[in-house]
Amino acid sequence: MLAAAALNADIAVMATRHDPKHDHDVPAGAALDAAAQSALVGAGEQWTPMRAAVFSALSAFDKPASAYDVTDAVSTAQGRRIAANSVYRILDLFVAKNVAMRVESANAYLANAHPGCLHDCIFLVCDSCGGATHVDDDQLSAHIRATASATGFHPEKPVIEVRGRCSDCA
Amino acid sequence: MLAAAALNADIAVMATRHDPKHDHDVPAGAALDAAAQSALVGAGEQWTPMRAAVFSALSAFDKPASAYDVTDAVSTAQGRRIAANSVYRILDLFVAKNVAMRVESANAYLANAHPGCLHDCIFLVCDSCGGATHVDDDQLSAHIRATASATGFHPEKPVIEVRGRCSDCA
DNA sequence: ATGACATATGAGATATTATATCAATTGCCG
DNA sequence: CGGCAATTGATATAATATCTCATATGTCAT
Repeated sequence: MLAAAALNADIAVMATRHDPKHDHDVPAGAALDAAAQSALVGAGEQWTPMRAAVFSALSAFDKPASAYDVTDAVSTAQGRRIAANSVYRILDLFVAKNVAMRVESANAYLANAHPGCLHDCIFLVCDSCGGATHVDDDQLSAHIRATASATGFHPEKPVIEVRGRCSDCA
Repeated sequence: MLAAAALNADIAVMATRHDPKHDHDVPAGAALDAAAQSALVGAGEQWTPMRAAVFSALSAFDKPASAYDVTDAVSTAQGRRIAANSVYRILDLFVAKNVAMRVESANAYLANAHPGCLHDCIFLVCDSCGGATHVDDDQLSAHIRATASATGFHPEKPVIEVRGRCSDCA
């Protein structure tokens, strides 16, 4: 089962969306793989067949996928059983290098459509279909960091997610 | 082990803190239990010995505690093994009734020091000591809800957490 | 090319977090 | 006190995540 897609997971095609000020072209398929590859290699990491397979499987999902969802997808694609821990390692690496993102409140992962650019991102997670919309609002995240800093806290990574219902499931 | 307190969990006394505009007295111990009880009863729920024990155990932690941490604490307090699922049920109820809060990025729970009042709360979670500071900023959370609504999404429950280092661990 | 070394992956076990099912008990209220 | 609803217990199992150590692969200097 798709993680977090607890309920009627049928009506779920939610494109990753960015705010209006922030519109470059959204690469998909091979182009997205290439973008991810160049981001990883640029960060001094290897782009191995396994990593390519994991990224490709992850980016084929149209909603956040659990590590085990990805494991199953890669296993199917390769015709052999892949170990979950390998997938976890790779997903962790992807998240660290900003090639994928983790939706904390869903224990799930999403491919990053813009591996190049760096934001504190906001996810709108639908409790009905399990889809997630990605929004950036640098002003908002700056405010959150500032609020945290004002207390003497040193913010590293804001987790900003909104649970609710998407417009299709409303 | 205390969940999410992966590292040096020694220096960890972080009082739950609220924003300056929002300072009533923070009940503790028996007074907090009573506040929780009246909140639950006010919501039409029972205040059973088991629920009292779970709340008491939860509020004794000075940092977010996992459901199993709470289970262990209650088990010790009662001198008998308590089932984890009972604790989960009660914690879920507490969260639903705003008597406790869940820190999503830590899979852990905190007693709510102000069961009466309702906010979209913000947690500052220290990756070093595992402590969490609770902050409210209604203006900020309103902004987040507005941002979500602007895309056609129907926000139910914002999850706003900041991972980083607290001032003690900096 | 090839060997050496660092990095990555596989295999398997295990830990941690969470839910499902159904029976037994307890609390509430007439 | 009896009956019913709500709660808790017991047990199993699912879902998520990490650890260890062996094997394999990629990189780079020769």
